[in-house]
Amino acid sequence: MSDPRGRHFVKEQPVPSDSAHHGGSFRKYMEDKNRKLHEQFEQQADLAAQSSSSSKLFAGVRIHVNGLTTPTHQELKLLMAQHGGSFENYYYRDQVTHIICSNLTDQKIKHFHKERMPTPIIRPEWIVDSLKADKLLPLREYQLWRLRHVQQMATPAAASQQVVQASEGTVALHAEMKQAHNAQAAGSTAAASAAAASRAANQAAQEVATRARAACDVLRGPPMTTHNNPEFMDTYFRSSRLHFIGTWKARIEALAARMCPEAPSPSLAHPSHLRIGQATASGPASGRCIIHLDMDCFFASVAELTDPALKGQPLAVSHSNSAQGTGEISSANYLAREFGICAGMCIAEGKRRCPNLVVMPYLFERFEEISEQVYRILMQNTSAVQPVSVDEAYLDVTGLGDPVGIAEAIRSAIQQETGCTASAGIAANMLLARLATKRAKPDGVFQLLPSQVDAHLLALPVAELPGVGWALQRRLTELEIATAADVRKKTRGALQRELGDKTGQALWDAAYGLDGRLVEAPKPRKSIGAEVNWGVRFATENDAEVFLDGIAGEVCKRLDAAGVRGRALTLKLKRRKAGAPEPPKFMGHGSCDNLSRSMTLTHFTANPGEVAAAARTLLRALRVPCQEIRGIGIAIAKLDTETCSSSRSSHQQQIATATGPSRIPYTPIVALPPASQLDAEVLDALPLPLRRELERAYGLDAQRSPPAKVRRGAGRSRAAERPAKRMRTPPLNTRAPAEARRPAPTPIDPNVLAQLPEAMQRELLATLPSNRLPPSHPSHPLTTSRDDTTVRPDDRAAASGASAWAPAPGLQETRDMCAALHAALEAIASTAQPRTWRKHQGRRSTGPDDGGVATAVQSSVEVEDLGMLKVEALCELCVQWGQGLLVDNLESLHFLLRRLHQYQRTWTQFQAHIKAGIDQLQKLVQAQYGCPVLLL
DNA sequence: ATCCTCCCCTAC
DNA sequence: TAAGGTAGGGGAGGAT
Ligand SMILES: Nc1ccn([C@H]2C[C@H](O)[C@@H](COP(=O)(O)OP(=O)(O)OP(=O)(O)O)O2)c(=O)n1
Ligand SMILES: [Mg+2]
Ligand SMILES: [Mg+2]
Repeated sequence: MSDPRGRHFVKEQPVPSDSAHHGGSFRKYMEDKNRKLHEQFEQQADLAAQSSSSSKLFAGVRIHVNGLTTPTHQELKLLMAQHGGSFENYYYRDQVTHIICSNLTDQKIKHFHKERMPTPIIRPEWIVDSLKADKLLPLREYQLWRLRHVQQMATPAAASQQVVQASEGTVALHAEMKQAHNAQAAGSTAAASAAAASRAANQAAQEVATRARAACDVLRGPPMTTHNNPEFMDTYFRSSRLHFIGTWKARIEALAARMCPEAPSPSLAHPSHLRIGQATASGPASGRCIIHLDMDCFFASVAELTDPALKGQPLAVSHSNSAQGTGEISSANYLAREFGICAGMCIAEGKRRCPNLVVMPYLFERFEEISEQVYRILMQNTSAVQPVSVDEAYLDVTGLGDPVGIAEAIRSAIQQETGCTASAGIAANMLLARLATKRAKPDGVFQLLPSQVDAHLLALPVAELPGVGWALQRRLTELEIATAADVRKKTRGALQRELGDKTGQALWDAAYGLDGRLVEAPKPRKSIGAEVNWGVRFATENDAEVFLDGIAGEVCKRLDAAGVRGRALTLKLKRRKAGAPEPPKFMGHGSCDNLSRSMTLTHFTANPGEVAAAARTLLRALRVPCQEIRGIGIAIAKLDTETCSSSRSSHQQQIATATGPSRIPYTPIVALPPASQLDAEVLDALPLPLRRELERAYGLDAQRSPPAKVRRGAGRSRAAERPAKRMRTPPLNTRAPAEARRPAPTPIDPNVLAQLPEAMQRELLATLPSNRLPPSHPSHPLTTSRDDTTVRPDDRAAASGASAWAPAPGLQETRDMCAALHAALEAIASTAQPRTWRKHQGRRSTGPDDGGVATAVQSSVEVEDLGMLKVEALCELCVQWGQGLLVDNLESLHFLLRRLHQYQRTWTQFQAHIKAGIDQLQKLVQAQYGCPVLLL
């Protein structure tokens, strides 16, 4: 029952059989339990059906009730049964449409809403009121919480205190607010006048905020940004707070370079120790003195500086100020937090909790300036500064004197120079310092002395430990691990078995307060990327590709700025989950599957044309209908992190001249050595990783193939979105009609065809699309797949009929063609075992029916030669096939070439012939696209 | 064993 | 209206 993996299966309707060996018992338990519950439900439904009050009002609604509610759990269940809805006793996030809940503790919030697409948490009144109104009322008024990025409470005590009686609605909130504002007011008249003053002060603050937002609006152009607006990406990034904090590190690097080198350095306690990652008491990280410093409610504090009228008001930073807005709150000041407001909450919820909330816009320049000031101060105090984020850093002050004194001096300087407060945690390692900062906030210092460490840790909920987010917390809950003390009850090995090697180790270390990391300057980035997952709605494939080009340009700009190039490219895509509705969050991505595909290029690049072209290839390979795309991005890795100051300028030119989409071939990896010039033996001698990498570089999706297994750690199977089975030894086509056998005049060289054994002819003809059959040839209905294992289960375009992305014409046929070729080669190889291999180097099947074939026939007395002749003929067929694909179906062409290449290596005795075919095709590709397809 | 890809998770 | 980015760590499972 306690198997944590079991939960991964509860939402998978068809459970693959191979999952039975793990998680089985838990799953079975859940299934039984739920079956019972549903039987119970059915009975109630039957009862309800007999009563007069039944309806279908809640059809499609599936609720899960959490905690005590009015009406009760049981009553709600009955109401659901009576009115067409359904009820889950357990929370399955894929199935439950509404969580019903009256009281929200932060623990609950955390429990439910570290999800990617949270299920709305609704007060039970929604059900009652909807029934009264006899229609489903909008959730908005009843929503408790709907967002991610939940702020953790500073201490366990605070967490348990922080209970919001949400069902009392704004009445309770007004009461709280009064309490906060009029704490000292004693008599009733005094209270009344204090309340009036408070209202006036808030009014003034609201006006200031309104002006600030208006000033900020100047930035936004009148065209409401959506796709096809070429400005969209830039506008979006300029407005995105996550972009701002996400790109901040790249910006600070430059700052660090031009900053004061004359700072005291911490003493090296154990300079001889060079081991890293050792969490032992004697490691290099032991005996250190670390300060972790973090600005208090950073964005909110900075915004608050704008005007003195904002002081003392509950304030949040967000784009939206509407009482029904779905915009997220980025940061809330500590006064606002008293109302339960925190980062990640949507503005509507914030306003509901605190109607007087003052909402300030993002002041990115100010954030940046103040961050820079703060870092200046930090770097004057110690040379060992490790930036964490725009408002946060670690300092190593070992041997530099009283750490509390240093921390206070820094805090005081920050306060003085910026007007914002910071808090600092002090401890012997980074982990503990960070935990101490939480205790210190707001505007304080907290030193976690070694003697206090255990006491501090033991009661700490695991979610407070860095690295424990929503997912891990859930897994731990299932292991009945709630606190660090619980973690300590497990052995390290047990945790590693349950959670993985590193994760288990890290959790175990954290529970004991161990952390071997050293305060270090940031290392150069290992990847550089850009993505947009908001406002992404495409009407045409071309729109998507044009937008992707824009992202490619952006990524290259960043590569350039970093002075690096890269040779691995990953395309990231968000695809709307099947059936997912338009999300409540305006222009949000809603519920999505995340897909990615990567390729390794042969050379380093920061060229927008190349990046865009490769990205387009991957986009096509992912085969997501453009209407389903909700987010898209490119990341470049395998960075060239050396000199590379050369060739930078030439690149600038290329940005300017990067052409429109239609001019970019889909696989324009230029400057590749043509495969025809490569010596196969040399290539065979290449290190396998390199060879494989090169192969993959052009490997399209077609032959990749995870098995249809459910991944242990993943919520769902990847097999659901990709072909189920690898076509290794392809099945022979056994359904060719007898007539297909007849050789006939055909676009395919009939002489070549005639050379083939009858069975082979049948195979090949059966796989030809009708337009390649001889004119008189009856068309074959079987060119579509009969091999179920190669049918893409996610060919949603085909399945749903919403088909802008119909399956690439000819890909399946090309697969079948290769399958037949494979079978033929295998057959030939088995009958014609070459004893003494005679090279046919000079021979090329350059023309449809040149003398080569006849000559070969004449002179062929040896078995091998006969085999070679057949192979030659097959290769010729392949070239013709490839020609047909050349113009309009590069993906299939790639597939073909890759296969040919693969066969060339599989049957070295056919190498020369197959290579000749490949060369011929490559020449044609070269002629049309300026570069060959990369093989190998 | 070790690498690689395609994820997921976490933090700000 | 609203701007759900970015980078690294790590795990599973296949390929080599
Ligand atoms: N979900 C989040 C978390 C943070 N931020 C931004 C706004 C914050 O001001 C800044 C710093 O993040 P912190 O986690 O340090 O949060 P605060 O500084 O706002 O509050 P605290 O006093 O708890 O540090 O990053 C954000 O936009 N969205
Ligand atoms: Mg902060
Ligand atoms: Mg911070």
